Amino acid sequence: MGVTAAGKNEEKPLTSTMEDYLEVIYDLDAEKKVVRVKDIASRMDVKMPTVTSMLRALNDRHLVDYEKHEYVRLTEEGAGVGREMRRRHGILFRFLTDILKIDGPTADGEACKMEHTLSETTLKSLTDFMEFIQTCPRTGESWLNSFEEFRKVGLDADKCDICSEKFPCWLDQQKADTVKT
Amino acid sequence: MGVTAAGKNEEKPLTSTMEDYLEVIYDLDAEKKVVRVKDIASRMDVKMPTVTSMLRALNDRHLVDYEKHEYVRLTEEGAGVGREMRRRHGILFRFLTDILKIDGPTADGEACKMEHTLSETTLKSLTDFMEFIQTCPRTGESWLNSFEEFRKVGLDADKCDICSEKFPCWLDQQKADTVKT
DNA sequence: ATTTTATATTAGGATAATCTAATTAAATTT
DNA sequence: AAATTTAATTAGATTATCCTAATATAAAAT
Repeated sequence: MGVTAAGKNEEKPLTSTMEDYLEVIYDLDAEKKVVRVKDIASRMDVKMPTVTSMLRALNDRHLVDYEKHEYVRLTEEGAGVGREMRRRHGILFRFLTDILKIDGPTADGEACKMEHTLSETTLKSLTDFMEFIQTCPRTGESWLNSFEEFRKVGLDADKCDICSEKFPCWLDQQKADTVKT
Repeated sequence: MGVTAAGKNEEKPLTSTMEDYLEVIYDLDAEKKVVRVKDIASRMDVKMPTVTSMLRALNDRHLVDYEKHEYVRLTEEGAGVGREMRRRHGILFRFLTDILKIDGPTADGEACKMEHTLSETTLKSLTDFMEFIQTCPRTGESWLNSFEEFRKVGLDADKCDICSEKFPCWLDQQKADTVKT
């Protein structure tokens, strides 16, 4: 007791909206020379007054240094949050595009929403899974490509180039099994 | 003009909180004889007055039939939403547990959050992907099990039972390539 | 150095979802 | 049937996020 929420930082968890703003600011900071209210507003798809009040809130929590009419700068902590959101976004985006073969813009939108809700555990699992697919000799690029084919026509082992070329031995065994059954 | 939002149903999209309530009510309806405020509150982890006001809102939108002090019943439309949420939840839960090997309770929580944010497109893609893994001769159960091993020790082709047993021909070729490079 | 334009801030409200405390209604017990 | 317990509702606030309209400041153009 007493330690819980004295004068320290991060008393309450950030809202996901706040995380969104920090991510956007983090991105703008990397892209542009200065970060301005107008640009945050357009990225977040909100009006400028909304940004102003959010900046005040973020300033109170020491996530940005903000004084009115001056450019916005992230604090160490704020930048940390922004970077973390970027990282998560990246993982999810790659999963959606590289694995699930979702188109870029759609994937970007979905990643935005998921990046707040997924736990570190799940994210780690997803990362491992992607690495596994890329590392395991049974899958990798070729297998992933055949997924696209699968989505169009359904899986037909006889027509699966990759399988019949690279795994003739096993495929033959499969066929035998199928016939037996 | 005029057609847009006259006296018809679904003028505004439902909030994800509303979707959550409908899903919970849908579940309770299937589990219990009657659906009561108290149970909704406990499932949603909110207090009863919150439920009461939400029920009023859902009633106004014709998603539930609700009159005070009476049991709650879903309308056709409300049940549809609940069922849809269940369906999404199921897909995501299976992905998290069967594929990513996340533990049940965690998976359940994550699925709850994701079910609102993912588009139908992504969900479809995910379903296809799961089917692909289960159908493709190169993956399936055994491959999925080896993912768990991979998560613990990293991938070591020499130690990968499944690979070395079922794909000796190709694995050997891989090794040769590796040596060459 | 004025004027104009672009950018940002205040002021004041709205909505969605939640809470606590107090009250009422329904169900159960005695 | 009266008393008690459980369940549900009202009343009244709070927090987070957003808005519009009006105003102020800063930057650019004349």
